[in-house]
Amino acid sequence: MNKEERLQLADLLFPNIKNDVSYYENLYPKRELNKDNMITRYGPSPTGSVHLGNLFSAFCDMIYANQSKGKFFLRIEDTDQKRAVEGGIENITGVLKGFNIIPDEGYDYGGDYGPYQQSKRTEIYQTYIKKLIIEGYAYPCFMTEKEIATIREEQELLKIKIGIYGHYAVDRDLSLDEIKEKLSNNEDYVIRLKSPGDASKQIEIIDCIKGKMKFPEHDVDTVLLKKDKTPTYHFAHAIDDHLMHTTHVIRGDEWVSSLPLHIQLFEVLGFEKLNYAHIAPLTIKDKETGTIRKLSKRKDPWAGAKYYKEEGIPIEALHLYLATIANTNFEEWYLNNQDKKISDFEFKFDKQAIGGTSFDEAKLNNICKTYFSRKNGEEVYNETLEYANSFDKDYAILLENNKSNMIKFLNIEKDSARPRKDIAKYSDVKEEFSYAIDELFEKEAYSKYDGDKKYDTALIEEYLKILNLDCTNEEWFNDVKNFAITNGYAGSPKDYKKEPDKYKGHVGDICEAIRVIVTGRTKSPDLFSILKILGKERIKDRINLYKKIVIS
RNA sequence: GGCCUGUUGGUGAAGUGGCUUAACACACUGCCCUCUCAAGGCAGCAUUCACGGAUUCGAAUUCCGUACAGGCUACCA
Repeated sequence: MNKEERLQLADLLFPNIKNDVSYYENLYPKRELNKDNMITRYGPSPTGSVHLGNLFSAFCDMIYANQSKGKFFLRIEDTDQKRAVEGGIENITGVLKGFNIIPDEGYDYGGDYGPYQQSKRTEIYQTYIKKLIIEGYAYPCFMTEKEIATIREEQELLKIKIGIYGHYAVDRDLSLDEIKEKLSNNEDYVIRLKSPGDASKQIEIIDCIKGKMKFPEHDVDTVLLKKDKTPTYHFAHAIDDHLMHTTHVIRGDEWVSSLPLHIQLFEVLGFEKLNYAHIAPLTIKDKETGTIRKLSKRKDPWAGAKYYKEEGIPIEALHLYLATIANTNFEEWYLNNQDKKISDFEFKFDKQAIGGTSFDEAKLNNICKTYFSRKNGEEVYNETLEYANSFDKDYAILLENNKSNMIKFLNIEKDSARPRKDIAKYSDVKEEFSYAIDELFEKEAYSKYDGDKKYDTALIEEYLKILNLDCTNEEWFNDVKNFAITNGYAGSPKDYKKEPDKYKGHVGDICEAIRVIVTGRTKSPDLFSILKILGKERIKDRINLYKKIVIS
């Protein structure tokens, strides 16, 4: 076909497209940037619930754009209607907001390079396809599924590369008349790339994260426009990221093998090349098989974004975890710069993991605990209340009714240089501080106690008489010691160990009795602080409760 | 089958030819502190970097081969 015929063909195929490519080139002018500004994008498909890996990828887009004072935009990649899920787009935007990953522009956020939804860009794609047809880089292909399957079988048998290329691309050189005839027969067709590549040649591609990679040149006539005239991922990527002026394509590493195709598309379309950064997948060691595999929403609860909200994992803590897996040196930096923010750290692509990154629940847990340990009682209270309002309404009511006391409990040992680390998520607060709220404590009814002792309530009632809450921790403990000694207990565990036969027990045993009666468990934060907040009356109530439930 | 990529301890990993008797963190174990727990302090935790070979005075670091793992090989993204 000569140029004249190709022009005719293009008009025949896309009579609806009147604009020239230059129309869009002018409509979406280059962004005004300096050379450091990174334009990144997150391009989710609305096909279901959001995976942690998606969140991670969006998180990376955000940090690199923010730290370079560039832009991070959101583009909905919904070219496949078959896989679309109802409410899928709202789900994505909701999850991003919920996790505080906020794009600068894009779907729902506005911007000059829209529409930011691929299903609304059909004309744009067709305009560029028309250009490719005219220039001889694309052609209609009328092969049926069956024909393609047959070729595939043959290629599998011959153990050669699978696909439509070389002599398998039978419609590559159809004449205009042949095409016209098929068209008049209403035969279905797709538009394929007429690949100019030569697979015997090697190309070298530099990925920001993976470094140098060598590939054979791309020579497959990949589908660019599907039967329904919508673009495939590859074509949409080339057009959109060019027109939206993305500078860095940050995406999952399942795309690296498409790199030769993408590079070729940019060449054929005459687009300026951009940078790619392929991030390693989130993996986990399968407990059953012992092999490493990708995090799976079906098998691993923490693979789904939802999980973090439902469990009550603080978003900031999750961000901290994502940052530690994004850049391997972040963790150490943060350890030495505890007062700084994530955005103060300089993320670099070459500090990003190349192979798979194993999801480490224990580490996330530790980060969460540290997060909570650094928040004061009021902050923990407010955040927990917010969580409970969404996921545990009954508890939210209890929290509101016990606000001042609850904050006091949450503040225990907070002013020390070594704050406690016993909470890892909002849902832990209810469990850990059940003794703070009478209704909850009564309902719990000493079920958290795991020993088999029955404590001497008469002794503790006796103790209550001498209990003075208006003193320092030290003075209080001296009182307990004296009380222990006058009742035949040793004043310290050391004394007891020396002559165990001489005593009924030691101060620790007295404290244990008080602790269990008052908190329902053998382990708790500072006992005196708890007693002080509770006050004598409630302590008395608890002794009675203990008698009623455990003794009788 | 073809094409890519990866493989350092229980985990995340540092490491880019001698400064590594392999950093740091998490986890785990022991001890100390101590009214319990948490926190904290101290100590322990890979004689070795998947395996085999090559280059080199010298390799976790370079090269080749093998094994294993992951990805792609769709008119899905």
